[in-house]
Amino acid sequence: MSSCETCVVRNRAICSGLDNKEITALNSMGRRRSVSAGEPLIWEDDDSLLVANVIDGVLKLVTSTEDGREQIVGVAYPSDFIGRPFGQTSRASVVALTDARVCVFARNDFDRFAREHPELEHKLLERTLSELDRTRSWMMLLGRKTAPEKIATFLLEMSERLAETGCQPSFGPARRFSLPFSRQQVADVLGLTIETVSRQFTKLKNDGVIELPSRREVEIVNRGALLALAG
Amino acid sequence: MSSCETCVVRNRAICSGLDNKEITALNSMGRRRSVSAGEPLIWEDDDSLLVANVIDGVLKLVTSTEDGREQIVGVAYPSDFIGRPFGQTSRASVVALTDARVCVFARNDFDRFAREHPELEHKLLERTLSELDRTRSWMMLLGRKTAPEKIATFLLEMSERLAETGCQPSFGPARRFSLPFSRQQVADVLGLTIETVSRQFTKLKNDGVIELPSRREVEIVNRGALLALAG
DNA sequence: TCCCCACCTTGACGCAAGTCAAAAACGGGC
DNA sequence: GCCCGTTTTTGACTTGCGTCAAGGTGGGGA
Repeated sequence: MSSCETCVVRNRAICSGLDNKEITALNSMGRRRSVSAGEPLIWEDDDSLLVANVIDGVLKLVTSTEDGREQIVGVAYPSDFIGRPFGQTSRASVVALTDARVCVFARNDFDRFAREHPELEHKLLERTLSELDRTRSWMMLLGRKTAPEKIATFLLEMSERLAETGCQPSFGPARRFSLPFSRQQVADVLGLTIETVSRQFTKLKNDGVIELPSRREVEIVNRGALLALAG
Repeated sequence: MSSCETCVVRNRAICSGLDNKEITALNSMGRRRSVSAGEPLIWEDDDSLLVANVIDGVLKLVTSTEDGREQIVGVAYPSDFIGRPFGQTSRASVVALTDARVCVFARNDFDRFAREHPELEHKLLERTLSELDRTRSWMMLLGRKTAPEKIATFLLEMSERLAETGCQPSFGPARRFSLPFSRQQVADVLGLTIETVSRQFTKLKNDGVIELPSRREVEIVNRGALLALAG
């Protein structure tokens, strides 16, 4: 594992706030790992029992029914924490959407270290509370919003989330971005089918609300219209 | 505020693990409050900024759109923690479903106390992680399950959650229980309409899977069938 | 450069769940 | 025990989204 000192998420991930000695200790417990797009990091009901920080790339958290239906229940971006410390084994698989680099720890090691470092547990708590907030607003979307509302909300969220990681150091949401999702994956986030997603994208393009320069690229032409549609 | 020593959730809520001195300090910051069924404790985007422990009763966490659609995004039972410490104001209202008693704290006071007591923060972290797990499995339900699957899953979850609080000290899920939800509220939990909920209940009754002795009472006659339907 | 294959789009059609409307059943209060 | 308002159930009809089935299309590899 290369040194945390050069880590790009050192000051944003839960490791921020640890002093050099602590970072060294944590460093010695973990290791870096690369995951290619499409490759799983954790299987549903896995017993490999690991947790991780995302350094680079985007990963999906997904649950599936026996008959193959999938629902993406979370998306992890750089500096996000992955896995289920303390007790339970995670009920969701983690799969890389893009090529990604993560910093992984055995869950037991991490649990012990965390319990000895309240500052780290506090960071993890704040993160978990935020994730719970985000997840709850996604429940509203899944349970009560129509397909057009879902798509508009999704595009707005993407333009905000991807701006933080984006190349340009500009503030505010990105006007143009590259989706880390295929159409099927967008469907799995929104609780729709791929056909419905495709039709809604086409409709927004025809209405002049967005441009679709390529399969993965999106440009928001009329943000006001999207906001109105998102409800 | 009556003493924590007699509190029925003293050993289950996040206060468990605090010693007598700490409990006394926490005690002096909070106060007990009764909330009648239907009465709100926290408004959406509230600035009253409070957090609470549930002592008794059941409360719903709900978000709504401008045009009046509602989605219940969480349910709080005795010993559960309510509210959003550290920073953000909560995006959801909290409303009592049954008459309830809670132990409330000003958020600032609670935040300060929590940061000084890692054991309490740890308890809160474990609770928040569990709630996130539960919320994520509910996303799968909202996004990918059919109405019959949703109803079956809901009834099974109710029979487990309400068993813990139930009068009889029996173990395992309750065979018969009293729903803390109206039909409309069941619909708001499952992302359905009241009519669909009613029709599915009637169908399960006609199929001999459940009995409905009164509006709020449910008796599970054939748990196996429910498990199969839940998917 | 071109070919291939996975991914995406488009169209026709069906159905699960929503909507609208009215009747029925409950249960709290007198 | 009997009202009366509220909640629930039931029925008839509609519709948004899913399903099924053909085409397109773009980008990576030979």
